[in-house]
Amino acid sequence: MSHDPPTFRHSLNDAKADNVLERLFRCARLLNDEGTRRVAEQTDAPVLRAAHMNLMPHIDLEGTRLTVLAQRLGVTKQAASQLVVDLEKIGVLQREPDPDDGRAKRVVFTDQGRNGLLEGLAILRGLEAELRAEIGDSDIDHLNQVLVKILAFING
Amino acid sequence: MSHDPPTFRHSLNDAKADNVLERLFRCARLLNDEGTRRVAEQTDAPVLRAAHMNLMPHIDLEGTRLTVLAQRLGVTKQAASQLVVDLEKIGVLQREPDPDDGRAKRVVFTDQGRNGLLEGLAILRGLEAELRAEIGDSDIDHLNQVLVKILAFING
DNA sequence: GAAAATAGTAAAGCAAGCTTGACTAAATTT
DNA sequence: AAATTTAGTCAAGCTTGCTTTACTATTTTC
Repeated sequence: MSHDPPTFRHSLNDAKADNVLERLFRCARLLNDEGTRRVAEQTDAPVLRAAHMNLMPHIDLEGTRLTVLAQRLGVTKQAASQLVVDLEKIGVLQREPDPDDGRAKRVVFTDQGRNGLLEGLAILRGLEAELRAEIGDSDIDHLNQVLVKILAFING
Repeated sequence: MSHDPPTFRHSLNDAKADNVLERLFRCARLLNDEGTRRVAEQTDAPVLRAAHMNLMPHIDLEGTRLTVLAQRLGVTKQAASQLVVDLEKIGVLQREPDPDDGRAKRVVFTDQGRNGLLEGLAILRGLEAELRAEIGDSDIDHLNQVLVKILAFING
């Protein structure tokens, strides 16, 4: 299994969260479900699983060494390598030699991979647009501001 | 692996989400991490993994049949059963005969299990209290209202 | 009351997502 | 230039979280 940490989306019955955090978790989960559903629907992107998706945000634009990826993911080089191999096979990533170090390689997005990612983000923005149309700009903007504050608190 | 659906928390670099949904996902994830960290710290609860946690919110107060649990989880009875066995072993759940059907059993929380869950929720409320102290009641209340609207939209 | 459906259990198997251990090649240290 | 460290690969093995197949014990249907 993926050794995921436990997730805390519990009231005694899931359906009606009754405090802010549960509601936040539930909301994020449902929107994420909807987003990934749409991505899966539009792009007939194949075998991308959670582990692969988790890898991608750790790849910098200039490319990132495998060892660094592994560190960022908190797994061994071998584990990270396997994911990169998968993504390489379907043309999302490629490895190129690191000009600064003959032992090392840089993992970078292919154009196709980057475009796929941007497409996914566009779908996400589409979902946001629907939300704005339904809920109203002012509420969404306010939500955004509060989230910024919360993130600042968590990181600070 | 756990066959988790992919998760969509991507900008090209994870650290700075730049739209509401990404921010929402990131926020939920970080708060969930912190919540589970605290739960793990306080209660020396043992081997509870994500699969077990996911099971719990589907158990009704009157008890729930295994088949129903399996349906709600979208897995086979055997898969659900294994989780229940685990939770039974550590005293969180128990099976009792279903009075209405001699074949069936009802999966219910033990007192210990229910208390543990309530304790977890209390920790979550503690985290919310900290957030309120830091961010301010009005923002958190507003956040809550917007989340309610969003959930209504998703479900409606 | 015999036949079919349903609730649950038991056991084996499989893929995902890791790990550990053993290795090569290039870089760094001494 | 020899010794050590570092970047990455290869292969085998483990646990988790499922599945499929096979079974027993009740209940429902006819």
